[in-house]
Amino acid sequence: MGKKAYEKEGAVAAPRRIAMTPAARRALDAAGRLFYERGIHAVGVDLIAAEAGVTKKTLYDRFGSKEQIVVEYLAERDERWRSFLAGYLAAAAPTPRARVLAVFDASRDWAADRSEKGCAMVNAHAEISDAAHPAYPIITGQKAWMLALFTDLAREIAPDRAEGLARTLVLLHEGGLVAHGLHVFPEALDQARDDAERLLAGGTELAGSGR
Amino acid sequence: MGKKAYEKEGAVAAPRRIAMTPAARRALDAAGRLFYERGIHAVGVDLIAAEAGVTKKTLYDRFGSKEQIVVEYLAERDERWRSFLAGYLAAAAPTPRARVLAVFDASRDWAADRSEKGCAMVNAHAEISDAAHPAYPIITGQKAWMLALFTDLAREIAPDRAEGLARTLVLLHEGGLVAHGLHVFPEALDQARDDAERLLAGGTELAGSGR
DNA sequence: CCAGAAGTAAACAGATCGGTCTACTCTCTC
DNA sequence: GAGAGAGTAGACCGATCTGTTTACTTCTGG
Repeated sequence: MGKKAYEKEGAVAAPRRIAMTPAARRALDAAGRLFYERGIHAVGVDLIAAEAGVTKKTLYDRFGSKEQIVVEYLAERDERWRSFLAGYLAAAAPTPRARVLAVFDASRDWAADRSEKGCAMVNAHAEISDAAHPAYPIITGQKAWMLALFTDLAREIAPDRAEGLARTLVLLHEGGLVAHGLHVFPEALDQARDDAERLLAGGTELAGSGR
Repeated sequence: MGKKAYEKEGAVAAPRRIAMTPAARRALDAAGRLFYERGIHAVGVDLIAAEAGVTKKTLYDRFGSKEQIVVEYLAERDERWRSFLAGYLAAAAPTPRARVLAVFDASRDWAADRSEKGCAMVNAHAEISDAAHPAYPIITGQKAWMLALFTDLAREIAPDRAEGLARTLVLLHEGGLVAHGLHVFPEALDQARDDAERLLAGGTELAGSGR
């Protein structure tokens, strides 16, 4: 059996296409914040430059196009999430159940201060129609990777029904992110974590203690 | 006790602000399709006019602004979803369990040919940052209404843990829509429905038969 | 028969979009 | 000390954006 998904190396394709000079760093930070908060199409390159304290020429010298800034934004966010998650997985008890719950813990903490508007990949997908867009594989890649991660963990818990278990975990996880981002109810990711815990406990009823 | 959420009258505020002349109808249909497929900010009024076979003057005579077209698009989609869902609820066996599953059935059928890119409200939310935007209450209103619907049904199933049960159902439902829209795995809403079924069956393990 | 509503066709306006370009400065490093 | 790389400042380009306007047509109800 090969490596686990979460042990494999990070994101999609090339590690870093852009020379991250200080100005490029500030620009990408500003772009990321603006893209996430206001949406990709709603943010112009002039605004990014102004917010970053950088000229448009520098922007285009470093990134070449707005599309490339978008790609870097999503690729970097993807990398950071995987790295953030890896820390939680490493710190968790070495049982598959604890590791599954560590994913939900990571999401809760990540969402609390970096994902107030829901999943950046889901939100970007809403604005990117063309499957040929260079950012597309980053978006779908992260979701596929999360499913693979849950599947690996589920296989250690119940090999005979790993796929179904993993898919249920994906539903709870994505549902938690949406409910969090749209403020459907408070602490949605705690709810998702508790549901996952009851799910893994098995036998007992799933939605036991009304949170 | 008052009426059930799904028995209450439809959407938010005024029933219809716009005189739906034939040209306005074509325009709103075209706008809805384009907004959903390509994103709101990516679609200009010239494109809407061209696709609808309508002049820009007519667009502005009827709707007054692009923002208002967006509002009408979301309000109408919300109304149609609630009406679509009401049909499934009316056709379902009069037990709360059957009604919950009817919601997932409705979502599966709705998503199959009208929601290939996920929930329109979630996608619109990704593009609308300002909570003061007139479309905002439509988006959050639909999510709150769905939670209320699940809560009403959950109360008939298990009054002592209705809130937790309803929230779990929301997670599965929203998760199913996201997984469907991003093609995380096939037939995500069937998975969500089956998970809901196992959840309502209680006692047994949730992710039993790996779908 | 005619008034008004609904529509077409197309030019127009000002702002903003993504992107380019020139000219100059600063700071390293060989 | 010369050249290269990274940066600022800001003008500029054509395209596109939302929105407006003028002039004319077509249909319908009293």
